[in-house]
Parts: sequence; C-alpha cells; structure tokens
Amino acid sequence: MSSVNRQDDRTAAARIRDEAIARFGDVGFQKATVRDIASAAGVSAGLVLHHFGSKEGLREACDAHVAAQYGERRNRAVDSGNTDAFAALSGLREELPHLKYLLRSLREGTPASARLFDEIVRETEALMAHSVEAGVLRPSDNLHDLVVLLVGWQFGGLVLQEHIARAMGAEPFSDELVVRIARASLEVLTHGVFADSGYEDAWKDFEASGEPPPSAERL
Amino acid sequence: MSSVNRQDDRTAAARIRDEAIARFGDVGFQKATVRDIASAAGVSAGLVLHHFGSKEGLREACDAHVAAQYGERRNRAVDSGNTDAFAALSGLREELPHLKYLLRSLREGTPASARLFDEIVRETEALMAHSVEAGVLRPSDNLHDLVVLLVGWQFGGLVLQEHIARAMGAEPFSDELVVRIARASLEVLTHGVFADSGYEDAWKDFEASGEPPPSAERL
DNA sequence: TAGCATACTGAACATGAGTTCAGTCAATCG
DNA sequence: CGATTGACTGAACTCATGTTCAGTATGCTA
Repeated sequence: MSSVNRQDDRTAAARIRDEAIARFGDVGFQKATVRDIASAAGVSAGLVLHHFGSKEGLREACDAHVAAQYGERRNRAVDSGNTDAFAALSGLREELPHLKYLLRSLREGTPASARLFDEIVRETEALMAHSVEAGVLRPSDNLHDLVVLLVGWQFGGLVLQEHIARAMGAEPFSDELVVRIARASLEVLTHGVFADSGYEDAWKDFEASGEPPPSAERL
Repeated sequence: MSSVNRQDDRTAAARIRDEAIARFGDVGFQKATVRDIASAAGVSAGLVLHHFGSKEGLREACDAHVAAQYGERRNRAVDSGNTDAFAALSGLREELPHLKYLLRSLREGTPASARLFDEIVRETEALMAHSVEAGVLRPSDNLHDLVVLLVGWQFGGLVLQEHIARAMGAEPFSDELVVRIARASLEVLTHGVFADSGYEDAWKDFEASGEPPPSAERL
C-alpha cells in the first residue's frame, strides 16, 4: 500500500524511518516488526539493521526526527506570533503520522515522550503566566499544578481519543470531533461545571483544618 | 516476592488470575509472559493453559473479574447514597492492582476497557443531569459532549499519571498527588481558567457564521 | 584501473514465548 | 476396591522475530 514508487527521492534510510514512524504510531513499537517496516519501505530487513543498528536504534531515530519536526513547527508558530504550544501540536495534524507517533509514545511511556511532555509543560507555563499578566487568564496561586493538570488532560484526551470519539459517535481525528471537543473544552475552561463555589469552599475549609474528605476526590 | 505462602486459601486458578491482573497491569499484556505469571502463582505454565485455554482466555477472565469488582463497588457506593461513578473508581485505590489493570487496559484500548468507559459515561451523564436539576451544576446545552470530555480528561489524566506525577515532582498514586490534582481540578471546574468569556463569545460568533478559526482549537 | 567503502540482499541463527501433550497424582464416585 | 475425572507437571514443539553474516553490486577515490 504505502510502498515505494518510482519518483520517491527519499534515501532508503529516510523511507525506513518514515515507515517506522507510521507503523510504531499505528500498532505500537512491539507489534511493529522489522520485517514489516522493511517491506513497507521496499528494502530488506538486513538494511534496517545496517542503518540503525537495532530496532531500538530505529526508535531513537524516529524519536529524534519527530522531536525535531515538533521543535521546528513550534519555532515557526512563535515567529508568526502564535506562541501557543498546542498550536504547534494541532498543526501536527497535517502530519498525522507524527502526531500518532507522539501519542503512541506517550501511551507507552517512552523517555522521549517524557521529555516532550515536560517541555510542553514549561512552554505552556510561560505562556499562561504571560496571559495572566495580560488579563486573559484568571490568576492562580497554584499555576504550576494547574498547568500540569491542563497539559495532562489535554494529552490524556488525545491519547484516549478513540474512546472519546466512540462515545461521541464521531470519527477519531475528524474535523467534527475536533470542533465538538473544542466547544465543550471552551465551556469548561470559561465557566467550570459547578453552579457555585460551594465545593471549592468546602475543600478549602477542610484543607485549613485536617485532612480532606475522600469524597472530594471525585472530580 | 508475591509468591505463595502456606495459608493462601485461594484456588490455583484464582491465584493465577490475580497474578495475571498484577502483571498485566504493571508491564502490559504482551510483556507479561505466561511463564512469569505461572511462577508468581507457584504453578507450572501448563496449568495456566489448562485452566484458561490460552493467554487471551486468561485476559478475558481478568477482564471479567475486574469488571465484576468494579460493578460491585459501584453498587455498594450507590447503596450508601454516593452515586458518583468516580467514587467507586477512587475506592479502587484500595485494590491498586485492579486500578492499574484498568488503566493499562485503557492504554491498550481493549474491548473490555471500551465497555467500561462507555458505561461510566452513561452513569456520569445520569448523575450530572440529576445534579443540574438539583442546582449543583451549571446547565449545559451540550451535556453529553461535556460528560464525554470530562470522563476522557479524567481517565486520560490517570493514564498519563506517570507524566503528571513527574512534572509535579510527586510519586504516582501517592496521597500528595491525589490532593494536588484534586485542588487544581476543583479550581478549573469551579471557575474555569479564562478571566472572561471573550474566547467563548468569539467561538460562538464564528460558529454562527462560517468555520471556526484554527487558533480556537488550542485548548 | 585498482581498491575500498558503503548500500544492500537473502539466508541462517538464536531466542523467547505461546501452546501441546503424555503422563503422574489425588480425590471422588459407583 | 477399581475406575473415572480433574488438577498438575515438565518436556517438547512451533513459530515469530530480532539479529548476524557472508556475499554482491555500485560508486567514489587514489
């Protein structure tokens, strides 16, 4: 299917890497076999090992390539005045295989994905601190935790996109899904979900005294 | 470590199943080997297949057992007046292996985890509809999507707990982490993060006319 | 042109892991 | 008591898959 045609000017190593990104992203690192990747790239399995040393080495090459691509996108976004890390991420939808690879890495908890997560937390925290000063965001006495939670939710939602899409009756990665998630997100992030601050007040009272009640963990 | 001692009155099949839940939850279905599970349960690999037919059959038994356990907890919570699905879930912290198994299943996208996700969406939607009428929650003209998003975020955060914990400098599954996440969640769910409804208004304007701007996807 | 490095192949190798199976042991049943 | 059933073991089998390797071709350099 995605095999090589005549006018493919990528080197064999680049083809192998790109096919590996696609397979790793689609079925995961373990289930993707060296032989599959090789045949998709139109080469022998031996050549994969010749270029990358081992399957693990191939993964590292994929990590590096995807990370570089993300960094490039982010810098381009910053240059064009859009400093949002997630703008760069959603821009990745143009390169779906890369986005899928990232999400799969996060699922599998690879070191590369941990680095990316932490980097995005840093970038988002800087952006949000700036937005607070600009009056766009509510100030928080707990910005760091807030950012980590939001980034975690955001990525978590992407990682579980399959389930969210199914529950909404939409196709994963479809425009419809993105729009509906954006609408719901906007609602929560603008107004919250509680009618008043009763829960939060109760929580603060408990924090002021002893331990919080277990039922407060619920959302 | 977790091997069998003299006063273990579980049947061999039950020990195998419990050890399988622990291994599948800790390292995933593929990386957990039948031989490992067998030796942890103090039996031979052959016996595992004798009782469960295949490794896949063993997984199904684990799925069924964990789902039953969850259902039981939820019913107990409902009986005691606490109708929150997540109360049952956080109660699962008492059975950490079960919770870990569930999160791992979600990560791996198994059919069983899809059923659980959908079930929790249904339960949460019913609960939230009720809470809206009771005046505890803001009404929404999009409750279903809202619920799916919240459940997705919630589970997503749990699935990526390792990353969130690292970014917060806390231990996964620690009380400290739970408290800090609860505090930040409460803040977002009570007030949102935006200082005003400017973004939401802009979104609605765009929805009323043509297509929404791509930058609106950002959070 | 000779030589050498690099790209590349196909077969072979090694190992890990799911599964099969013949056979033992113990408890239950008629 | 004899027989049947089910629990259980340990070895063997099979297959998938990462890896190695000897060998070929090609293009560059001296």
